[in-house]
Amino acid sequence: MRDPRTSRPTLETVARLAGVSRATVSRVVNGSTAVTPRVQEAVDRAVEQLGYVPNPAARSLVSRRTDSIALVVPEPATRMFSDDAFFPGILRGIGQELEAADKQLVLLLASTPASHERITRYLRGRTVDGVILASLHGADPFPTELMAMGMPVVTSGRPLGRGAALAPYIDVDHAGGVRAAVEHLLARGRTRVATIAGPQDMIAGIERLAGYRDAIAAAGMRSIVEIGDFTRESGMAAMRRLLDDEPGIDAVFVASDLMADGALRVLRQAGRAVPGDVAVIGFDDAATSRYSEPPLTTVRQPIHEIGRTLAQQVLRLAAGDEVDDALILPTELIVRESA
Amino acid sequence: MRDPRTSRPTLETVARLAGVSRATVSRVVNGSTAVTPRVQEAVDRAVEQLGYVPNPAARSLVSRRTDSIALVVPEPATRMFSDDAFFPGILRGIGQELEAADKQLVLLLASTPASHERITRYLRGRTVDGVILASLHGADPFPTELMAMGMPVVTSGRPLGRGAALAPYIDVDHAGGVRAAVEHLLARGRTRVATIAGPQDMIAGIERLAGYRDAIAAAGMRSIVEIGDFTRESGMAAMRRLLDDEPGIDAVFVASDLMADGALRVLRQAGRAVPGDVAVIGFDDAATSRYSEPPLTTVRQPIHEIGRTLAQQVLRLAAGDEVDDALILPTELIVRESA
DNA sequence: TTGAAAGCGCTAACAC
DNA sequence: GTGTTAGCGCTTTCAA
Repeated sequence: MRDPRTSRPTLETVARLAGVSRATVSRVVNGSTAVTPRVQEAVDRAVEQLGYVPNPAARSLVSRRTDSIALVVPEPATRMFSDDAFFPGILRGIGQELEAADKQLVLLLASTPASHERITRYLRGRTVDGVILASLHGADPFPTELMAMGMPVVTSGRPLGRGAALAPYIDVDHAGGVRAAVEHLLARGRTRVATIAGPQDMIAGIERLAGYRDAIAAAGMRSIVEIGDFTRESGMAAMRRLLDDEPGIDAVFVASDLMADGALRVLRQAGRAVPGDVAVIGFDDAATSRYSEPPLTTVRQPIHEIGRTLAQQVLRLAAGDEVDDALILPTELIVRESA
Repeated sequence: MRDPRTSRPTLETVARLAGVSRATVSRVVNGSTAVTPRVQEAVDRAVEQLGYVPNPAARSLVSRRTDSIALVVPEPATRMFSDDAFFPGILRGIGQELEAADKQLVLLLASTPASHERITRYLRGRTVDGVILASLHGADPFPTELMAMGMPVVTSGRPLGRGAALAPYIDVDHAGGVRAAVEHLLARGRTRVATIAGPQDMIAGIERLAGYRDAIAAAGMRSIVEIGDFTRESGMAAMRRLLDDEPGIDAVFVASDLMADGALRVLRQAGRAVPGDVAVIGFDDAATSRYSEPPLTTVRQPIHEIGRTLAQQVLRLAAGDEVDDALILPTELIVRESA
C-alpha cells in the first residue's frame, strides 16, 4: 500500500507501466531525440498517468547539475534596499531569465560575518550551478573565493578587489550618465555645480563621483564634493554642509534619488528655489523621483536589463561557455522639473 | 590525479584518512552522540584537513530532506512591490530564521499563469521541505493544491478560498489597527471620516476596509468609501473622487501609505490644509510616510516579525509538528502631524 | 560503539 | 533505437 504523499512514482514505475526500460524513460523525460515516436508516446502517457516528476536529488547526484543559481545579497545593502525599486527590479529580471532556462533561484542573504562563512560553506557543497553576487562593498573577498573553488560567478558592479582574479561583471554606465547630467546643468548656464556623492567603498559611489569630476574638469571648473551614503538622511546632511560651506552653488548633482529627495527638502527649508536658485539632478529614477517637489531630473539605469543580463551571464558560464569580462549597460538622462 | 575543482572529497575519503568507516564519519558529521571522543576528534581533523563538505544531493536522496524552504511570490504583487519596505522586510525576517535553522531559501517568482504551473511542478519534485506563500490574490488555488500534495504550507495573510482546506496563516491585526486610527480621528472631533480602501481581492484590502466600517458603525456614523489598488496613483484618483462627491469630509483613513501620499498631494493641490481641514491617516509605516508633507500618521505592522513567524511556522510544519491555524500579530498607531 | 551492506532514484556508458 | 549495468555520495538498518 503506497501512500501517495510519501512514495512517489519513480523511473522504474513509469518504465514498467510503459513496458520499456528505465533508460528509455530517462531519455524521453530528458527530451532525447533518439527514441521512436511510438515508444515516446507510450512513455509520455505513463508519465502523465502516474503524475511522475523526476527526483531532483537523484538527478543531481549523478548529473552534477543542480539547475539552480544562487543570488548572494549582503544584507546591509544600502543600495539594494534603499532604492525602492532596485532590488525587486533586479530580482524580476533574474527571475525572468532563470524561468526561461528552467532554473531555480536560491537567495542567500548575508547579514553577519558568520553568514558569510555559512554561505561559503553552502556554496562549497555545490548546491548551485552558479552564483550572482549583488551589491558588493569594498574589496569583498567573495568573488575571489568562489572563483578559486571553480564556481561560475558574475557580479553586479565591478568588483573592487585589487590584484585578485576579478569575476566578470555587469554594470551600467555610471560615469556616462553623470556626465550627461552635469553637461545638462552646464548647458543651462549653471556655473557652480556641486555633487553629493555616494559611499566610496561601493562601485556605484565611486564611479558616479568620477563621472562628476571628469565632467567638471572638462569644463575647467572646480569640483565641490560632499559624501553621503545613499540614504535620504545623508542627503539632507550633505546638502546642509554644502549650503554652509559653498552658499554660492547654483546646481548639485546628487548620486542617488533618495539623497536628492533629502537635498530637495533642505533646499526648500533654506528658501532656495529649485530649479530657480539651485538646479538638482539625481540618479536611479526611483519611484520617489517622480513625486518629489519638484519632480526630479535623474539618470535612469535599465534595472530589469541588469537582472536579465546577470542571469544570462551566469547561465552561460555554468554551461561552460566563455563570457565577456564586463558588460556595461547604457544610462539615460530623464529630464523633469528640477533641472 | 584528482582535479580539486571537480572531484571533492567524499565520506569515503574522510573515512580512509581517519581510519574509520563511512558510517562513523556520517555519524560525526551529523552530530550523533554515540561516538567515542577519540574517534570523533580524528574524524573532525580529517574533515578539516580535506575541507570536506557533504554532498547535499546524496544526502537528500536518502534522507528525503532538502533543508530548503520555498517562498512563492506572485509577481504582480502590488503590495509586496509597491510598499518600499514590505518585501525586503519580510525577506529579512524569513532569512534570519532560516539561517538560524540552517535552511536555504528558494525564491519562486510567479509572473504568468505558465509560471504558476511551472512552480507547482517544481514543488511536486519535493525539492523543498516547505512553502511560504506571500501576497495571495483572490481565491488563489495554490495553498489548497500544495496541501493536497502533502506539502507543508504557510501563507502570509488569511487565504481567501471558500470551503477549501485552508493553510495556516500569519497576519497582522489589520482591523484593530484601523479601528485605532478611526477612533483617533473621532476622538479629535472629526465627524465626516471617509476611507480610501485597498483592492477587495486581497485580504489586506478587505480587512482594513472592514475595520473602518466597524469603527464607523460603532460611532453611529456613515461610511464613505472609495477603492484604490495600493498605488500612489490610485490614491490620488480616489482622493479626487472623494473631494468631488463628499466635499464635506474632514478626515480620511487611507489603507496604505503610498495611497495616502497620493491623497496628500491631491489635498494640497485642492487647497485643503492637512490636518487643519482634513486629517489623514495611512497604513504600513512605509519610509515615505515619515517624509510626506506633512508627515503621515499611520499604522505600523511588525514586518520583520511577520517574516520571522512565517519561517518559524513552516519549519515547525516541516518538522512534523502541529501549528496554530492562525497567528495574528499586533499593529500600532504611529501618530505624526497629519492627524 | 563501530562496521558492513543495502539501497535512495537517476544518468550515462556500453552493448546489442 | 533500446536495454543492461554500474555507479553518484550518502544514511540507515542490522550485526558484531
